[in-house]
Amino acid sequence: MSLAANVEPAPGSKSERAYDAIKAKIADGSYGAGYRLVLGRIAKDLNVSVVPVREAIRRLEAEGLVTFERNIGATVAGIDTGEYLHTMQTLSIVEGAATALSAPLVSDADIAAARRINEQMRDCLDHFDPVRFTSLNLEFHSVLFTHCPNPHILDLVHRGWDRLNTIRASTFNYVPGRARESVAEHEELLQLIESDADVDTIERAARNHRAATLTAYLNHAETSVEGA
Amino acid sequence: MSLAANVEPAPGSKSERAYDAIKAKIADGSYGAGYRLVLGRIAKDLNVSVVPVREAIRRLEAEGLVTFERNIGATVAGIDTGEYLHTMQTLSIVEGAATALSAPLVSDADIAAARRINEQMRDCLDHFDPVRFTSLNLEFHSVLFTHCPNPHILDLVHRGWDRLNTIRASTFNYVPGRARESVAEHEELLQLIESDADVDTIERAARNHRAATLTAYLNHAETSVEGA
DNA sequence: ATGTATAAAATCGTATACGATCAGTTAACC
DNA sequence: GGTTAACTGATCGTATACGATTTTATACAT
Repeated sequence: MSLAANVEPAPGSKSERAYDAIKAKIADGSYGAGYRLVLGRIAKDLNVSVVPVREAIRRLEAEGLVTFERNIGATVAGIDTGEYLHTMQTLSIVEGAATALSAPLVSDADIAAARRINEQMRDCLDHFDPVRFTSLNLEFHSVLFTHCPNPHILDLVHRGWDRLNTIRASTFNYVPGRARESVAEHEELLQLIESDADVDTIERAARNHRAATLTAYLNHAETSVEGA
Repeated sequence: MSLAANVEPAPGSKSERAYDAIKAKIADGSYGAGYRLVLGRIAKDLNVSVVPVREAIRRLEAEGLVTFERNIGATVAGIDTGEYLHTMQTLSIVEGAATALSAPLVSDADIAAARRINEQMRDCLDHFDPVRFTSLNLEFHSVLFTHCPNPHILDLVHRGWDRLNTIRASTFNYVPGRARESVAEHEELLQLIESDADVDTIERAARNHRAATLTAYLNHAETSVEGA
């Protein structure tokens, strides 16, 4: 056993670090839509060579966060309202399926935990803490996901959340008016699962829950931001 | 304009060629489950350096076709019955959604084309041509997909088909008993779309269509192959 | 014989280097 | 003056090289 273990937090590979760093910059808006990702430049910024940076960018391309052209390079993909709609719609479908598949495996303890999280979310409404609210929202749904017996669907859900968090932070804003309804719908969803409702009902409820969030965002975007 | 253009069929990047080559070998069984993908060896086989091979393998890892461990290497992922079930179930969900979303945009000409393809599939039953049948099957569904307004969902469907074709070819076999039912269900699906049935009905029909195929495969596997 | 420590081989991860390709610019030509 | 051709700079794509890490083989002690 090495004595010097864990002095580095979690270096991982340099490709991994590059991937995280670039994605973070896309998420926080440092690299906005259309930003040109130049291998050499990023490599210098991160003090690594171009090889791991290239690998990171190819991964981001596969996730649709950047567009890539041979011998041209990568640019941060622009996220317009339509793109946002497509992402949310996709997430609503896979999330609905994941929730329905998980429902039979959710225990009473899980329900209790989810309900506790939802109460904390309710608190966030009073103290106006949208950051914590968003974080708790993921936690809440995660409780319902973790028992999904299909790893592929679970993976799609995670990718969807990740993508949402990345693109939303750089373009869309929090919609306070929607949050209270969301908490209420969470409670309805828990009651459905508690009462062993059939999977179709649960799937529809979960899907509509997200679809309603989508609609709220779109209405908000239309009346305030107008475009990307 | 260059006179020497197109002497190479479609070189693309070497990473691309490596990716295609490795995936083909996984699909045809040359690289069976558990096969160790050694960078240097593959690079030598393909007459390229290790860098593009590494990139190809990382892409395959992202698609779940190989498992990868730091400083260890990549091995072809084993596909057991459960894995196959998960892939098919995921495909049934995204395909159902894609079909439902596309339905309102499918024209009479599309219906006619699909029906023509389905007739050819019926012919394949008589002449016993499973290879062509499988190919036509993809064509049939593609007609229903192409109008899907959500590119993300469409992408998931394509990935699902691709994955299915890759893993099934190397482990699972054609199930003749199922084919005739499949053709009949295609006709039912077309009639639903023709009659402008509501999207939920279409989604359910499309999903069940695939689920039935899944069940048939599993029964077949249980009674004949017994495991992977 | 078994377990452990050391040495060797194999393989991965990344830095560096260089050729290939493309966009933008300048110069030549009509 | 407008069009085309060659040039330049920037950037990507990949080969090669080397260090880091893991696995395997070997020797030794118990």
